[in-house]
Amino acid sequence: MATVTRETLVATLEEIALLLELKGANPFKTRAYRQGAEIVQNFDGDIVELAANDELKGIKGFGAALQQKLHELASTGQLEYYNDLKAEFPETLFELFELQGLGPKKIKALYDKLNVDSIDALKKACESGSIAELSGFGAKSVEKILSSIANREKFADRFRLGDVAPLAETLLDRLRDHPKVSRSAIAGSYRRSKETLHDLDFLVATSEPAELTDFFANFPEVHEVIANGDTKASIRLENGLQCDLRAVSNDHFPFALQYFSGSKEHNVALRALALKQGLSLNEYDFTPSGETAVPEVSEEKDIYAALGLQWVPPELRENRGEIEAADKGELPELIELENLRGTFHNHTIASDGKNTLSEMADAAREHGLQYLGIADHSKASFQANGLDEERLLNQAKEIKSFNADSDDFTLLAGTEVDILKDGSLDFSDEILGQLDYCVASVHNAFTLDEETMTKRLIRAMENEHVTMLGHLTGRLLLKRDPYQVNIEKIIDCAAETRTVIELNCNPWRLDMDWRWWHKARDKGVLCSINPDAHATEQLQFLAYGVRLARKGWLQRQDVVNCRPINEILKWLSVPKDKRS
DNA sequence: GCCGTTTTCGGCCCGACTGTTTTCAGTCG
Repeated sequence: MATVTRETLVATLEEIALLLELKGANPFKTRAYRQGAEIVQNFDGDIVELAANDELKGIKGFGAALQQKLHELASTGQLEYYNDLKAEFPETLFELFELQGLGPKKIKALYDKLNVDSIDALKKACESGSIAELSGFGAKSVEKILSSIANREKFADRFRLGDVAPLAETLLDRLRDHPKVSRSAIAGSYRRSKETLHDLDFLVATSEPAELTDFFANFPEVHEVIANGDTKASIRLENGLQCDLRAVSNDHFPFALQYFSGSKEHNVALRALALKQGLSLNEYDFTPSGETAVPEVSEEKDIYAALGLQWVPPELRENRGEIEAADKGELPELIELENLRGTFHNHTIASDGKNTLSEMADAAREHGLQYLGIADHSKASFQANGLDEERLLNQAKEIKSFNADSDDFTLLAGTEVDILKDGSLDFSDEILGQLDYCVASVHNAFTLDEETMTKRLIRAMENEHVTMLGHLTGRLLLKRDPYQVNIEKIIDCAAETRTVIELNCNPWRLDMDWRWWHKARDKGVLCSINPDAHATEQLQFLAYGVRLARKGWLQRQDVVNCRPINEILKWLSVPKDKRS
């Protein structure tokens, strides 16, 4: 039997939802499966084991039917109900759902009437003219379908946060500067600081909404206008990124901002809470259902206050306990970029960086930091010009002499030592003992199985010289999957051995993933927010790290590099197993 | 298919935009 993972469960439930839609099933039934997938995805714990042991009872959203199906799937690797459904449609039909403008109804019509069962077949049907004759379809439909097919071939579906942030801010500035705009914001997953995005959601408060949607639809970066109405427009930029604009009145702005910031799950929970209090909440207003007085709202925080909640920072709005915490007044005071005092994982020209020690130090000082840790690659990373023992110790000497001449800034002598295949390190304890600290990372043999990889990392963490673990899973967002490792066990081991876990801020990594930090923090694991900077300008990655740390519920006391230099030196001088 | 401090049955978010309609269905968020 193939290994059943969380992803298996999620994908199967989502596919069942699609299949049910194709069959024209009760839309609420479809939604139950889709929500089930969402619950599995976000579940805090080993959902696969619970399902295998038939212990899902009591989890909200899983009734008898979903419990049984998840149990069958997790325990046998097969699901009869799913297999039967799947047999009713050709495999390639699902590609069609990736096209913008095509949903279950149209796909079913194309399949039933024209036997269109793949994107290739769809393209041919468009070109032959048969689609335009189908009821519900016309010349414009054909044009749109062909454009969707072209877009799918040409553009990515998702984008990294760090790749879109500069453009996002540029477009926001342009909207903000429009004379008819009084308030503006980017909502959606960008505001929630998700590590990858599907689109950007812009929002403006204006008395002239149609003028703004036109303004937006005529941005010079526009590749195509997907829609342009009186209050809403959708464009695709030259780089393929879809951007939506909503133009609302100033009174509606706080509601629209709350609504379009999401997440969907957070909003569903919030609206349910509002209903209990006699208020219906939508993207424009509160509407009282009975005698309830309508609360005064001029800012987004007024909406939360009206429901008896603390204002929930957007990063936390994933329906992972934030509403309950806000209700009790127990939301964390999240870390801010200004709280950082230094950072540990950075490179110089000694290995594969672009700047010298002193250039990196100057740049860090300009960022308002008191200290910078230098952690160049070790010799096993020959592709990155890793340092051998002699070069490493020479660099440490150079750092010492830099510090002797500097009274307001400190460099720390470290290394990013390779964790070798068997979990041993690329430098001896004798060498590591001469450094201020050590980041240990995996840079090769990514394909070990989960158990072997987990043991490998644990062996490294058990070394007294390993201060912290670098980029835990090796993932490159939208490019390379994380390697197989049992993160739960790594967190437990980090807590036990007092090993810090890095939050690598490189926008391609953002690793360890934000979804684990809350749990790690609860177990007493410290985080280090590290830019993994290979050039001075990459110290700016710290901002992304802080955004993701906030998303992981971290406060300044959870992040070791919020501590000032004197505390850091003291902390490093204490034996690792005694550090707190 | 799920849920319940109004309900174990009857609800389940809904508004904007487009295209193909001649008053609305489908898609999207």
